[in-house]
Amino acid sequence: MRSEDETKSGRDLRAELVAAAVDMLARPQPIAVPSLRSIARACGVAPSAVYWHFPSEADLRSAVLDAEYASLIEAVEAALDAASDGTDRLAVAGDAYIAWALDHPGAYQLLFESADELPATRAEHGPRLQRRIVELARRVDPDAPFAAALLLWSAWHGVVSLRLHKTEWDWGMTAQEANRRLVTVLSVHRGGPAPAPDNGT
Amino acid sequence: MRSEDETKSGRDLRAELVAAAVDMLARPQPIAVPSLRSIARACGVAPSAVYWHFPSEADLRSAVLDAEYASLIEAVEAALDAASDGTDRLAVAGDAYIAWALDHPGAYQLLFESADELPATRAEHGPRLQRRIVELARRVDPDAPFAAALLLWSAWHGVVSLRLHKTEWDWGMTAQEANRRLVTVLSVHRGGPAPAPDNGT
DNA sequence: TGTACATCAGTGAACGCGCGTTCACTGATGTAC
DNA sequence: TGTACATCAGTGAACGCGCGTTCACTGATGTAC
Repeated sequence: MRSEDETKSGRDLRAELVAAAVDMLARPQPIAVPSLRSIARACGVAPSAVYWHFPSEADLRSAVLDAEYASLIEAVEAALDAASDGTDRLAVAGDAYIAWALDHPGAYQLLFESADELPATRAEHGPRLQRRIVELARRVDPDAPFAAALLLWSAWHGVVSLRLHKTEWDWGMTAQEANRRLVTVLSVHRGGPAPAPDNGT
Repeated sequence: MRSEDETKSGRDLRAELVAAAVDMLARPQPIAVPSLRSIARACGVAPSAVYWHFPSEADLRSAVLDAEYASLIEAVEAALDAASDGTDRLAVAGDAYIAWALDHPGAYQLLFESADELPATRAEHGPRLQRRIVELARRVDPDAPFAAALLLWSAWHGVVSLRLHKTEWDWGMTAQEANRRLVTVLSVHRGGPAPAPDNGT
């Protein structure tokens, strides 16, 4: 007889262990980030050498976050700068955002999928990033409603995030095609849910 | 004079360290999961006791993943079962999915935001989950095109995932309102991008 | 031009910690006869 | 009903590992005079 029915002995530690883990997962978790020692190793340098440049591992992590953040913003702005006048600026921004994310999986997770509580030094990052995203949206369309822009951004994030983590899945369309459909359908230009169907391709 | 210009001494270890970390973040990272020892501690039990129930920490993690996965599927199916006939089944499923995710942040990350390479034991999870998602989509609408269902799911994921990690942001609408707009606009019932505007609220 | 000294940017050993895993053990429970 | 023994489900000490951080040190470079 297996231990499938534990009613006689009372305790079912197996179930308790799983339940305890589930309990702990009620709170968001940080992503596992490269360690200070592994980074020093990659530079061929003693771990203690890091402390000449950063007061602590948290500050190094903060600098990395800064760099990734700047890289993403720059990628999107460069794409917008390079876009010719006729093109749909929203689609261009989406493509650039999506391409950067798919090219920098760990970085994208660090920016948008990590529960890291930011210490004082880098507390500015969150608001600064949101401000920048909104600036981007306004640059695309100065009259874009705030909430509509964030919803479109959420959808971009969803497309990118799922594809990063479920790489083996068949998605039925490319990320760029998904972007095109989202841009067409999630109108940033007016608050209402329905886009104008009369310019319909 | 500060160390701002390092050209004279050649090496700029600070920049090298950041670059090395950025390099490492080119690959997706796993989320930091509760440790075997912390789970045992939560159950008031010695770490070694876990090994009576799971061959290794990876198998415990796999069981936790199973439990969370089942919990999510059950939540969505229960919501669909409870829905009265007149309601939009797609909106109901979306609401349930979103509500579960917001209620189980760490679990949601584990399921959809972790780079964990699955060992043989739990290699089934990925495909099984996708199959189940598609089943859900078909249950909502048997004729739903595969790619359209996945795009809607991606958008749900985006709404939920961003809200989990940027909790302090002002989103301009609730997650449920976002769901309503996405369902209205991302038609699962036909392949085309434009929904029918004539049944408008 | 040469010597004395401060500074800068590193090394390397050591610390205490939590981790997953192992192993010999223990003690309660169940069964045989 | 009582004893002998196997099994089951745990303990607790120990292992080696990687981690962030500290500290005394070193050696090259730059400057004063």
